This record gives sequence, C-alpha cells and structure tokens, in this order.
Amino acid sequence: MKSPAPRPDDRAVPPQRLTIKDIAARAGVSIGSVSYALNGRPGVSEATRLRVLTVAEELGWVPDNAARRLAGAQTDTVGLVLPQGTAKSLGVAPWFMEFIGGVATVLAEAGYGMMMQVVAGLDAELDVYRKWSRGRLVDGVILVDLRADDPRIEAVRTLGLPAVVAGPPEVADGLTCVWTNDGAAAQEAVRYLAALGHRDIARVSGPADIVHVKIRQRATEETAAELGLRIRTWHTDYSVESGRRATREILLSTPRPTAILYDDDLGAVTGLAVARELNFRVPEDVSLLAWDDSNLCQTTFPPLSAMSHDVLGYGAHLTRRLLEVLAGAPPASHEDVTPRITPRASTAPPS
Amino acid sequence: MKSPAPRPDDRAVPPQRLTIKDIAARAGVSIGSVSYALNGRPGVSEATRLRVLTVAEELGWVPDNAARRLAGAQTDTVGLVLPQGTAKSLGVAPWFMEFIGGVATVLAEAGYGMMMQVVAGLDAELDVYRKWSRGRLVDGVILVDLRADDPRIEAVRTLGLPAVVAGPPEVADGLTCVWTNDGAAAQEAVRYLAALGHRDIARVSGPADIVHVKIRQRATEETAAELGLRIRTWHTDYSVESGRRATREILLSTPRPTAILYDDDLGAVTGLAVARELNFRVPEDVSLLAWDDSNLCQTTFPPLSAMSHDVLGYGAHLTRRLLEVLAGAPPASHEDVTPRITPRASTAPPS
DNA sequence: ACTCCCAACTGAAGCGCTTAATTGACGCCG
DNA sequence: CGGCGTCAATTAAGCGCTTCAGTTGGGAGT
Repeated sequence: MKSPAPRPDDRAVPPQRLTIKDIAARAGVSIGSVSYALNGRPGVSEATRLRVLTVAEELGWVPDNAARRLAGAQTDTVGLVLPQGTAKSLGVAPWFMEFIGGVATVLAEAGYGMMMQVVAGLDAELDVYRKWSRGRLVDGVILVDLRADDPRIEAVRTLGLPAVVAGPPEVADGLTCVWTNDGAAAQEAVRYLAALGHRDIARVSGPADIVHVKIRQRATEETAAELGLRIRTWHTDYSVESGRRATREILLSTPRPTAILYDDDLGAVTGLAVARELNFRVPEDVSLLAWDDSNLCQTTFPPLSAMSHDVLGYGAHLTRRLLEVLAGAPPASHEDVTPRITPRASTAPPS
Repeated sequence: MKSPAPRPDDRAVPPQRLTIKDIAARAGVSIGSVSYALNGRPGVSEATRLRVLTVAEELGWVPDNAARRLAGAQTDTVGLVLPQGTAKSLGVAPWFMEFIGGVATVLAEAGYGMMMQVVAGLDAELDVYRKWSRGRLVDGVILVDLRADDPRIEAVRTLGLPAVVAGPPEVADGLTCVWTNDGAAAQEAVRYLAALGHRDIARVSGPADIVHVKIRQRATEETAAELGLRIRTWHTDYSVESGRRATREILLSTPRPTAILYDDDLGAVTGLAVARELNFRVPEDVSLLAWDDSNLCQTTFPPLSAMSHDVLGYGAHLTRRLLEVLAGAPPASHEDVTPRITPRASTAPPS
C-alpha cells in the first residue's frame, strides 16, 4: 500500500472543471463581478462586462447548472409527463408526438431544457411533480389531457410549481391555459356532414372523462339535435384495437350510419382499413372524418378529410405561455386557433 | 418606505425547504449520518438507517437534486437528442417514438429522469452534449442515427460523457453499443421476396450516409446478386413527400419492379396509398414489404408485411446498457434480436 | 487490566454559483 | 473643502448535499 491505488471508477474525467473563478482570474476581476457580467445584471461597467464575456467565450466556459440552481437561480428546464398508455403505443400517437415537437422546438430556441417522464397512473404523475418541484429539477410543467376536477391542478398549485394547462379555463381553475374552441369545431364538423346530406352519423370518441371529449360530445349532440340528425357515440381508449372494434360495430349496425366522425386521426386511419376490410367503399358507402390532421391523413388512400389543427403550433403556443408565466406573467386564458374542416376525398354525399 | 415592499415575484413559494438538516434534527443524528443512511452507504447501523428513512418518509422529504449534483453525486438523468427533422414530422416518425417509449420506461423504473432536446444540425447537437456534460445536467447520453465517422463519438469521448451507441461496433469505436444484425435481416427480406418469385425488386431507402442504411444496402445487393435478382435503390430523406415520390417513380418505371422493400414503415404505408392512387393492386400487381413494424402496419388494408423489430424493446435494451455503463461497466458490444419477417397480406407471388 | 481495533457517528470542508452587504473612487453641491 | 450620492467592484455568506478526516465507545485479544 505504498502508492495510493487509483479509484476504481476514474474513467476519463475532464482534468478540472472550468469555473467562473478561472474567468475571474483571466479577466482580472472578482468572481462576483463575473457573475454579474454573465447574467446581464447591473453592477459592472460595460467595458468589464464585455471583457468577461469575451474571456468566457474564449475559454469555452459552460455554466454549472447544478451550482446555479443551488444558489437560487432558475433551472431553465421544463417538465412534461407522458401517460404510460402513450408510451406503449407511442409510435401511433401522432398527436402527442407533434405536440412534443412543438414544445421542444420553442424550448430549444429559448435555451431551455425539457424533462420527460412516463408514468403509470395519476398517483405516479403527482409524485413526479413533487420530485421535480422539490428536487429543483424543473421550473414549470405543462399539463395535458385534463379530466374533470383534475387533481393535478391542485397539486401543482400547492407545490407552487408554475404550470400551464392544455385546456379551457373552466378546468384550468385559475392557472394559465391555452385552449382550442372544440365546441365550435365540433359544430362545424357536424354541419359539414349534414350539408353533404348525412342524416345518421356515428362518432368514435375517447374516454368520456377527458375534458375535450366531453366538450366535443356535447357540441356534437346539440348541433345534431338542432339539425334533426341521428347521432350515436362509441367510446374507445384511443388504442388501435378499440378503434378497430368501434368502426366494425358501427359499420355492421342497423341502420348503418353514413358518416363517421372520429376524435383523432389514428382512429380514422384504422377505421379506413376496417371499412376496406369489410368491403365498404369510402366515401361512397361511408364518409370518414378525422380530427387532428397529422400527415398520416395524407398517407392514406383516399386521403382523409379532417378537422385540421396545427398541433405542433399548439404545443409551441402553450410553451411560449409557460415561459411567460416563468417570467412572472399573471395567470391568463389564451384561445388557440379553432380547428377547421379540411375536406379531402374521404367524405362525400351518401349514395 | 417603512415596511419592506414584498418582492415582486413572490408567487406561492413553499414556506421553507425541507432539508436533511430537518431530518437529522428529528432523528437525533448528524446530517452526515443522514446522508449515509439515505444513500445506503456504510457508516451507520441498521437501526439508525431505518430511523432516518422512516423520518424522511414521514416528513415527505425529497432530495434537492441540484445540491446533490453540486456535491458530486450523479444526476440520475439521461439525455437524448432529437434531430430537428424528426421533430418537424414527429407525429409520423413511429420508429423514434416507440424508441423513446422504451427508453423512457426503463429510465422511469430506475428512477432516472430523461432530458430531451431537438437540434437543428450536427453542430447544435455537439453543443448540446457540451452543455449537458459540463453543466452537469445528465450522466450519460444515447446516440442514434449514426453516420460513418460520426463526430459525436469523438465528442462524447473527449467530454468524458458516458454514452451508448445505437449501432454496430464498427461505428461505436470502443463505446458501448447495441445493434441489430441488419445485414442478416436484409438478406432474409430479399430471400423471402425471391422465394415468392420476385425477380425485380425496388428498394426505398433513407439517406445514404446513415450507417444502417449502408449496411442494409450492401446486404441487399449482395443477396440479390447471389440470387440473380435485379435490384434498384431509391433514396429518400424519410419524409412523407420524398417517400411518395420514390414509390411513384418506381411504379411508373419500366420494367416495373414487382416488389418494393422499404427501409421504414411509414414509407411503406405511404407507398401503399400511392399504389392505390395509381390503381395498382397490392399485392397482386406489386408486393410491399415494410421495415420496423409499428402498429401502423396493421392499420392499413391490406395489412403490411414487415421486417418486425421490437423497437420499444430495443430502446429499453439500450437504456439498460447505458445504466450499466453509468454503474461502471466496461465498454461492450451487445447484439439485439435480428428483425424477422412477418408476412401479412401485402406480399404475394407476382402475377 | 490494558492495549488495539473497528464500527458508528460527528464535524467541517467544499462543490460552483448568486447576491446582499460593504468598500472605494469619483464628481458634484452648497 | 467637507459631505454625500453614484457607480464599479469586492467580499463573504450561504444554497443542500456528499465525503473525508476525526472522534468516541465498546468489545476482543493477550
């Protein structure tokens, strides 16, 4: 034991960390001044600030996020949790993925990081928020797929964790939110089908307790009633299998609806395959209308008519609002663009 | 100015942070012991450890990740960067999304977090690794979509940033890697089509500089030569539009190939639509074979034959290896399961 | 009975950064 | 010319945790 044995885990470790101390020395000022200069805070002259910035650049200094946080600064990271279901069939949840794309792009531009976590259920999700908040891992979070009386609202509030809600103000309960007018969109969808001459419409929808599902359902039914149409709803859990089953049931029911209005786009794509499988022609025998218009709708034949909604833009919008909240903006409700009908070849008058 | 004005940004902040000091006081030991107990390190008796853990649980203590990192502990976070292209068409990149699902699930189970970032290009990506590494934001990263002589390998090495590579050892250059035998799979695909009687095969492939594209290309061509088949390759950038164009060109070329082998599944789905658009019957007029078998392949009619590969499982495997590396495992190369043909209705003998 | 040893525990030094408090230097006013 | 306000810059006190160097207090060994 004459020479100290090397520690077992000393794999390539950068010789020594470059800190503001090094910058201070090189620029000939104190570390305090360096910090002020680097953060654009008053207390240093422009000349000094410039010098410090130059030195930092030259040396290739990167702030130690951990130290910065500890000392009370922001994390510059935002959190987003994925429901487990989404992860399981992640490849086929175009909505979620485009949404993430929008979020991630805005965050990257703002120099923010993004933490993601999949959770098995609501309790796990609440735990994650606690861990993120108390562990100083994120500055704020984005809440999606809101349910009625969603416990997450209360949870982030008591944690003091800034958040924005993807949903209407009724459910955001005072938190900042961004929402689309799904009621108006559902109305447009029904009117569109009615104008084509459809009198018996089926609706394939998600779980009944999700807020946007409820809103669309209500608007759909009201509009149908107004126009004297028959409307029936099938609920799915957004999985491929349940979507397939719903469409099959619809197409084999009597009287058979002449149009199907979906709550997502993957469901509609699946529905199209089922229709062909059962030898129904689209749109001659049955019209199909998707919701959320990912590229998927254009990769089918015939291409699917859809209630188009720029999901990527929606994610981006939401994220910008979150950044505002982090900057101290008071809670507010923001309306995003209303989904609009994009007619393609999957809808036509009933024969 | 008699009473100090409240700071403008004092939105609901938890009164005071719960620290190990509180636990120490409550458990009647020093903070050092608390740290040892909490981290399962030797130096405390079982009795004390238990007491500390109980108190921590009761108080609902959550470790301050920032402090922990600063003091030298691990981050318990892993990073993954998304190429921008993926983000743009994120909803239609099933491979990537399933992959993320696998990664995220394993990380969640291990109590790790996941940082994600979209980047515009390679330089930006290298910057991200620097920021993550030097900023102590992640413990390690996963590298995907390797190119020949990929500069990222060298970058993470000089940063001392632990990483695992999604690709064969030839490109991992000494880093831990997990790979699938795409050569063998490509061979199987060609043999399968040949066995059905196809003599003229088209291949729709990704950018030529991606390693797995090259490998598959080579194996495909060799096998074709061996069997005396004609094979031609069209390169796309994996976008829907370029995939559509490739299939159209193939179907309108003379002599017209009787089978198309795709490099992904989205491309095959798109191809199916193009075929129908141009009034070709599948599989009577042309057989379609997808690669990477996401649920998408089963949502079409006819359902697509595919080279099945459990992408979610691949992501999970890779992540487990990364965790091993973080735990100190030496670099190693691991082979994942080879993609296997899953025949469905989109392939048949040429008519 | 006395040392020696080791397990159990404590104390204190940082980790790299932010920021309140403090000091110095300078110019301006009465 | 003394006093004072301003601005630039420094000093030093943490942030909550890990960890290393000590310190204690029993046994075991002889």
